[in-house]
Amino acid sequence: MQIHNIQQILNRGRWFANLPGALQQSLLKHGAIRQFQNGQRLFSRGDCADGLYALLGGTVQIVGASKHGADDKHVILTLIDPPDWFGEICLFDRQPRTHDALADGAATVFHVRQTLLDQLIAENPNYWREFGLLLTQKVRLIFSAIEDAALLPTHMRLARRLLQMAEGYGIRSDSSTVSARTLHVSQEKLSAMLSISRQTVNQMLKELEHEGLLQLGRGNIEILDLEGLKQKAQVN
Amino acid sequence: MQIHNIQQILNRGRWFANLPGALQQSLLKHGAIRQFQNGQRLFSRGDCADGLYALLGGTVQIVGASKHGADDKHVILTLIDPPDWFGEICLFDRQPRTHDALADGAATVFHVRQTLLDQLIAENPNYWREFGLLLTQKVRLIFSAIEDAALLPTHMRLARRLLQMAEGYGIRSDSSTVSARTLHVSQEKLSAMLSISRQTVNQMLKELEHEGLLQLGRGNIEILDLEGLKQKAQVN
DNA sequence: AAGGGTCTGTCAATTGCCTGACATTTGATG
DNA sequence: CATCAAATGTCAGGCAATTGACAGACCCTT
Repeated sequence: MQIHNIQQILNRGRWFANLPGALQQSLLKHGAIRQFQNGQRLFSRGDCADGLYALLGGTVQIVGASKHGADDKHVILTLIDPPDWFGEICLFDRQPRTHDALADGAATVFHVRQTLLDQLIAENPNYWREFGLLLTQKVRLIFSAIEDAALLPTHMRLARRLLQMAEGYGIRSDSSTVSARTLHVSQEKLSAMLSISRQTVNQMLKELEHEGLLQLGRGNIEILDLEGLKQKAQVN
Repeated sequence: MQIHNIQQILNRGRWFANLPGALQQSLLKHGAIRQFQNGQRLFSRGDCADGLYALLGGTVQIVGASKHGADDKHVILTLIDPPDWFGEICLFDRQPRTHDALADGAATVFHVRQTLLDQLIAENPNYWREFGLLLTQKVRLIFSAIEDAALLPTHMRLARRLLQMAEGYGIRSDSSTVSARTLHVSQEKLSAMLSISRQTVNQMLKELEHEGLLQLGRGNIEILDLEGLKQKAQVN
């Protein structure tokens, strides 16, 4: 893949697009492209910090597994879509990674090593702030998810999550338009994201389908009526 | 209150204690003490960023209210105890505050204004990182709470929360010792923190009391058997 | 074309937690 | 001291969501 292609992809992300030009160029220059197979780990909970990642193609899931008792229980915190960046917490505190990152299907990743980031920041400490912005973007999303989980009925949480995914979690620079009308996610993954059983998710999706808001497929969900869905989610 | 008293309190916090001396001094010098009555707001969701806060005495609750429909529903994200700092998200992105901060009883607060922070950081941009560390500390706590909420049965979540509160959420510099054996929190607040009904919390606390782990009081909970509680929480 | 794995669709049975309702206790306040 | 508000303690009824189980649909591989 060409550098200017990478740049094009990354510039669709709000964070990267608003970075100082010099930092953009440095990241582009020092990053490396890496390919991952389905299910392959980019990193695991407890790993040492090894830098920042950006997704160029495919999907990556950020997973929190159960620590106590080796159940198959797990939460999917988010599915990462291009051109999102992730893995930034450890950049600041150099503590171990909090979650597993798994390729969900084939994934193309842009990786900037920790040592290179350290160099960049040493040259211009103001870059700390830019990486902080990446953090706060995530934190605000998380807070919103926490409140939803605590206060809203599950069917509304589902509707909201679908909307968020369609809108790329608000990380796109062209935030006005909805980028994806069909989401590539299995009902099982949705259930793991919302901490709801798969059966319940299925039932609620079916309801939304009967109302003509969605078109369910195998491993994908097409949004037919965005406004109707927003109403369900009580957004706007 | 004397400056050196303030310093003494703040130094019990891990974050402040590990700050560069110059930054410590600047914060101490430029901060102002403010008193708040029970229920008074330090700031509200949507407010403009007005700087950083540290709690010197009393308790502050960080509350997320329901945006949709003016129910009395709300989540308490955390209760802040001295000498914790809070309000740092907006420092980076200058976006509105995500939550309400209310004094829970009388509270003494140390407040550093945004403009002063801006000046400090302009002089030494490396300070960005220090404030980033404050952020990551919180983010890691939040992640842990999210996973607990998704994966663990409620009685275990309760036990964990009690432990965390007893240990000051790990923010103390003397992290080895448990600082408070008796927690000043009503069952109602606990329920709002865990998103569990008050009745359920009461029932579970009673169980723990019968097992001799706790001593329930009015508006407070005394921990009698810390190790037993840890076992319940499956910590260690 | 056959087979196996994965995802979807639907049951029925069970339960954990919530709602609502009420009595009781405690501390604060005039 | 009398009163009131706030917090705790307890119960029964109800329901939303889970669990478990299975059938069918679809896709990939051989």
